[in-house]
Formats: sequence, structure tokens, C-alpha cells
Amino acid sequence: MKFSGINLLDELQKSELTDLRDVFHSRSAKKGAIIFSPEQDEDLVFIIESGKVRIYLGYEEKEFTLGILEPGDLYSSHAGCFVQALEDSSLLVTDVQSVKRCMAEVPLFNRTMVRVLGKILQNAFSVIGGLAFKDIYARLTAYLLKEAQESGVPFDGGLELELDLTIEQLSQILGATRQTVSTLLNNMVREGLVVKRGRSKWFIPDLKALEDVVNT
Amino acid sequence: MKFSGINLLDELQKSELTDLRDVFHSRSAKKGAIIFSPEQDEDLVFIIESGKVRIYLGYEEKEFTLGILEPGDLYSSHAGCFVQALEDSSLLVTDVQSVKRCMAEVPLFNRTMVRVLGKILQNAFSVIGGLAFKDIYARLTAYLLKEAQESGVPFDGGLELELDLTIEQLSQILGATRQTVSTLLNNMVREGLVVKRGRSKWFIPDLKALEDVVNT
DNA sequence: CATGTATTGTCGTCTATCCGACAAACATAC
DNA sequence: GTATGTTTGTCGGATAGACGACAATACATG
Repeated sequence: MKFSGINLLDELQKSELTDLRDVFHSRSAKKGAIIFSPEQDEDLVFIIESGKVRIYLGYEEKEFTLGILEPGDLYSSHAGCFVQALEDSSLLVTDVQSVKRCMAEVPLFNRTMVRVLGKILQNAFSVIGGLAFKDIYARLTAYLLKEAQESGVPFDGGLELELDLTIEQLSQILGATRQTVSTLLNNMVREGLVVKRGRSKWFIPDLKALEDVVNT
Repeated sequence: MKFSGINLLDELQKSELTDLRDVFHSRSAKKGAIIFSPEQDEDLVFIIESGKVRIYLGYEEKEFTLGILEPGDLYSSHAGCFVQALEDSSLLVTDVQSVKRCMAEVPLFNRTMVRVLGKILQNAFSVIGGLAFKDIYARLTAYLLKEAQESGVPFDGGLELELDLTIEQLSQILGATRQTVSTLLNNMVREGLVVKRGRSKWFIPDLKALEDVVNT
């Protein structure tokens, strides 16, 4: 899933933004490391250069994943979230001051910034809608459907889907317990909605059927 | 509650923004009227001039209130939300095209835009945190505490609080049913945490006690 | 191959919250 | 005053989903 819908790495390639590239410095993080946390109050903006990074809220023992960033995604460290590397990753980081300067000088950056914030906001609203209105089964099927549509690979009339998430991680995205998600997924298998293909690989034999379940 | 934390009406008074004022046109709405809804896809940006306006998500019969805007607040109509006038209100409206032009020409507007979006986003995250991690009682007490701190009037060692919400409306902010909120509120009354003072008016005899409940 | 660790499936118990129903209280209009 | 609508309080039943516990896998690593 492209979290913001806009690939900033591509944007940075554009010739207008040569000077912009220079304000970023690179920073790398090992798999599992927590890159930013809500306490530290440096205001930083960063772009994922490589790897995979998880944005999440934490409260006592519980965690809720807001999204997973991939190369080209932009985010800010001052939104009160944790940022954790899911794989060895490298980020392009800069401080908000520089960003402000850029916004004044480079109009394109500006519009991009607003666009990205808008996308993130829309995503946040849809998360709220899910939590407020839908039960876990509905959130699960909707999530699978979206992932399948965005990154499923056609195979034998159906779709193959590589989620690359443990059940535990999936449950943190859905806002549920590991146990509940595990049980619901297995119910879906029994009903033939999905077929298990090994470590976090799934096959959806009939996308229509899944759509029908989601739209009810 | 100031939804975005920034009063755009004040900002518009600033001399730098004279031309900006001209791109907005006024629009009024009667109490209860739905001003924008998610289907209509005009991309508009608006500022509350007078009155009170509710931003909410809707799904089937249910509604979840994201926030209530007051004069000076800015919002955008393309975020997939309903916008409803809680009282007779008037808005300053403009389309996104004009906003983009302004962003290029007036740097101040730009920064303000990003700042407002940031605030809204932070609010959205705290809503998600509430829904994901806390039960309704915790959300209720936290809400009352925040309102008391922001707009409570000192009285006789405690705070008087005019919420101006029916229980039903309050329950839509908290993401719960009317009945549950009603019961929990009356429990709080019995425990002496709050005292009822008539139609949506409350008295908090001991703010510390309320804080203690919230921080556990 | 053996051993340790991480991931998954499943079951029973427990509780917060929803939902429908209804009456009481209150406000508003006639 | 009475009548009518709106807002509230409360109760009992139903249930989704949390939680703890444990066994069964699968996976990695020496």
C-alpha cells in the first residue's frame, strides 16, 4: 500500500527540485529499530528511501498500526506516532525549518506537501470510520479486498496475495487481538473465501465473492 | 473547542492578506441543514464566519462526530465528511483552485494551510487512539476533562461547564450509544465526580479528582 | 538433525457495550 | 391548562470480542 499515494522520490528527481534534494540527509535503521517516538520533540520530515517502515500509536502494552510506509512515502515525526523499521531501511531526513524555507521557495513542494497531508488525513478518516462503524470481520475483509485490488497477482482465475504480515501485525492494523483475527481468517478459509498458501501468502479464488461479503 | 487551534478570521485581518479575502464568498446555512456531504465532489475550502458547524462521518444509521467548528476554524469539503450547521451559521467558501493560486502567491497562507492540516491530523490521531485503546468511560472522562480545562468557568472552588450538547450528540462524539453514555454519566454523578446543573450544564466540584480518574 | 524460538490455532470464560423497550421528565406550542 | 414532541434514565437480554492458557506448527540455526 502506498500510504500517501504520492511517490516523493520521483518528485525529487524533477529538475525543479535540485536544491531541495540537498536539504535532506540520509539516515539508516536496522530491522525492528524504533526510529522516532512521540516523546522526542524534534520536528522532522522524512522520506523513505528504501526498506519498510511502520507508523503506529502505542498505549501501554497495545499498539495500533496506522500505516506502513514504502520507498517514496513522506511522513513527519511530530504527529505523536512511533516510527519503526520493519526491515533494514534508509530514510531521507530533514528538519521542519528547512521544509518551511523550501515551501516558500519551491511552490511545487508546497502543493505536494498539502497533497500528502490530505492523503494521510483521508486515510486517518477511513480508519476512524472503520473503528467506529464496522466490526472486526468487516474490517478484515475490507482490508484483504483492498490489498488484493492494489497488489494481488492474477493467477488461475483468482488473485495471489503476498501480505508480508504476521497475524499479530495484521491484528494491530485492524485494531483487534491476534486470536480474534486468527479465528476469523480460518472461518474465511472454511467458507472458501480465501485459501492459505503458506507464510502470509494467500489465494483469493473469487474476488467477486469477497466483494460481495464486503458490500453487505 | 477550537478544532484546528488557529483562528483564520484573525489571520485574514492581517494586511498581507487583503487579496485573499476577496476569493472567498459568503454562504449561510440554517440550523440543522447539511452543508456538504461526501458524494458531491466539489473541492471547497471554507472558514466558519459565525455559528457552529459539525464535521461527521456517517454510515448507514450511525454517525460519528469528528469535531465541532467555531468561528475562525478552517476546513475542506473533500475529506469525505458530512458538514452540518448546528446553529444558523455563515461560512466563507472558496474552491481549491483559488486556494492553490493563493498558496503560490501568499506564503503565509501556505504555512497556515499546512499548520491547520497538521492540527486536524493530530486530532484525528488522538481520536483513533481513543477508539483503539480506551473504553467509553475513559473517553468520556477524558472528554469532560479537556472541555473543563479549555472552557470551564471557575465557580466556588470547582468549574462550571456548559457543553451545549444533548446526550445523543455527546455519544456521537465518543463513538458510543446514547444509553451507555447516559448510564456512565449518571454513575459519575453518583460518585460525585460531576454535578448536574440542568440542560447540558455541569459542575465539576473537584478537577483533581477528575484528572485522577483520567490518569489511571 | 536437533533444538530453541516465533508463529499460529483453538477453547472456555468474562465483560463491556449494544439493542429494544418503556416510562419519566422536560420543553414547546396551542 | 392540555397536548405533543424531545430528551433523558433504566432495565434485561444478547453478543462481539478481549483475555489467558496451552498445544501444534513452522522456521532458523548451529
